[in-house]
Amino acid sequence: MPQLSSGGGDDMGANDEMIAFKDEGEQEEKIQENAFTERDLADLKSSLVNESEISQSPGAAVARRGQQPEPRCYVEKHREHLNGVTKQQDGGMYKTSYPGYPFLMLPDPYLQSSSMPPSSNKVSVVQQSHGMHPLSSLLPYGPNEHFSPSPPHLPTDMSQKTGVHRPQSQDISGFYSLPPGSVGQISPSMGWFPHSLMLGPSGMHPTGIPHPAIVPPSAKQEHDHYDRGMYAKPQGEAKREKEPKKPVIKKPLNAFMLYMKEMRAKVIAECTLKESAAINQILGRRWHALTRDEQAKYYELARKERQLHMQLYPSWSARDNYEAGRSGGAGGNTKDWGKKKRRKREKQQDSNTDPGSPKKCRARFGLNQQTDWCGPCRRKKKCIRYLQGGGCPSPASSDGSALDSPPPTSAPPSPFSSPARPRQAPPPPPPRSPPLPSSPSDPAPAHHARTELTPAKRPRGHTHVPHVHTHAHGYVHSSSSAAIAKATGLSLRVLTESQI
DNA sequence: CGTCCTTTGAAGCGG
DNA sequence: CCGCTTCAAAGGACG
Repeated sequence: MPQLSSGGGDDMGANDEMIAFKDEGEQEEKIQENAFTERDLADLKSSLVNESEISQSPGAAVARRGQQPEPRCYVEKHREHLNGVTKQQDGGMYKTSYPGYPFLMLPDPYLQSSSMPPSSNKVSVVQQSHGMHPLSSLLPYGPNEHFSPSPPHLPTDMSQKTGVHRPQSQDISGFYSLPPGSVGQISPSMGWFPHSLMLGPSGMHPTGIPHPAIVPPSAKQEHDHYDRGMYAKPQGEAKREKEPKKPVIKKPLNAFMLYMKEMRAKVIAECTLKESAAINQILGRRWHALTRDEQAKYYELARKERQLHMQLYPSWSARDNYEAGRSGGAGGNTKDWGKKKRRKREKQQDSNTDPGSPKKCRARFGLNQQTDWCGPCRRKKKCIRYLQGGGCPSPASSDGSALDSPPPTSAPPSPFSSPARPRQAPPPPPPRSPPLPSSPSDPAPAHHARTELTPAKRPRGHTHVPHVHTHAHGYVHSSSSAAIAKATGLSLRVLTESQI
């Protein structure tokens, strides 16, 4: 995680942040919701606890809260969302056309069994959408839906709104453009898809609908958000579609990315900021301000997304995209889709030879089940399981149930265990379940270093973010700094000081 | 027009 | 096993 190794000092920022948040205006609106929220939250927590920390100390989550000053505002805010969702379940969640994110729900056993107890409808990541949030779209598990393989009303809503009927598994396969062969792996149950979005405007046929993650090579990825276009190439690029090149499959979004997608609009609205960099800083802070439970929701969504992605593109590897960027001629006119910003340093490009060398074990089994991982995965190398013919263990049994999700007991949803929040929350002594699994957090540390480097690394001359201590205070001293401060809850005073 | 910036997390590679 | 790098989204800003 973000936690800085030694940056403990920065961590303090967490507290600051929280406090700061309180000050700022956002809370006003939320206040009214307080009453509600407390209760909700409690429920939420309990449900989460049940699901994920079942054998664990139930109080863990609570404990965390207690220790850490809670970023009330945010929390409340979220609750607000939650409430909203529950309130308007029928309409709210699906009503808006989400930009995209055609998320499918995996019938993950884990999820089904543990993730949302029927009674805990509060946990929904989905937030209301005033505008739209992508997330909601992916939430298969709506507040009330709880991931049932075939939620009774969900489809209904969808169909009403979108006029689309619940997609069948085939649709999905079509939608995702599964590789021949891989289709079979998808379990039938996966078939429902909460989303209509994709069907949307473009009116693509079921079969023609691309997975959001797929981007045509020619499309400019950066601007084509897969989101709006649904991960896939957007709108009008139909022409480009015809290009023979195989579509680029994008990485599944991680928890934070999902969160960003969801909250971005909100932040923009509140702060009137437009720069993504600034917005992202705010979002990063807010992210840290979220409670574990709240983050857990996103982690879980991310996990599902990964699973789905994995099922859909078993042979895909994140590495594929690395190459995509550089193989084409890094940056040249081969803009194709992805070259994205090439970081200097071209090292290995040779790797392009291995088309399919997915990781998988980690995602599939989770950290707590490393014993199931293949050797290379344990060493953080490419997964050989898939290479070997897909014998992935449980992969795609047709039910899907087998898929990764370890039973609740063993495979707690990743998030919880997360180490994830080392950064700000020292407080939250992660009560997590012992074995925790695929926690989101494991990998984390890496970017600390990176973060630090960042400022130094490309001082691009312009004003932007001189040196951002992202954590606690440093803020961008750009025109938007005030807005950021506001958004994040920092007072100008603080801001000023830090900038100095 | 292309890339940077900025965030966290996931994945992968090299040492 | 650890550290580092890249990519994912996004959209204004910069060169």
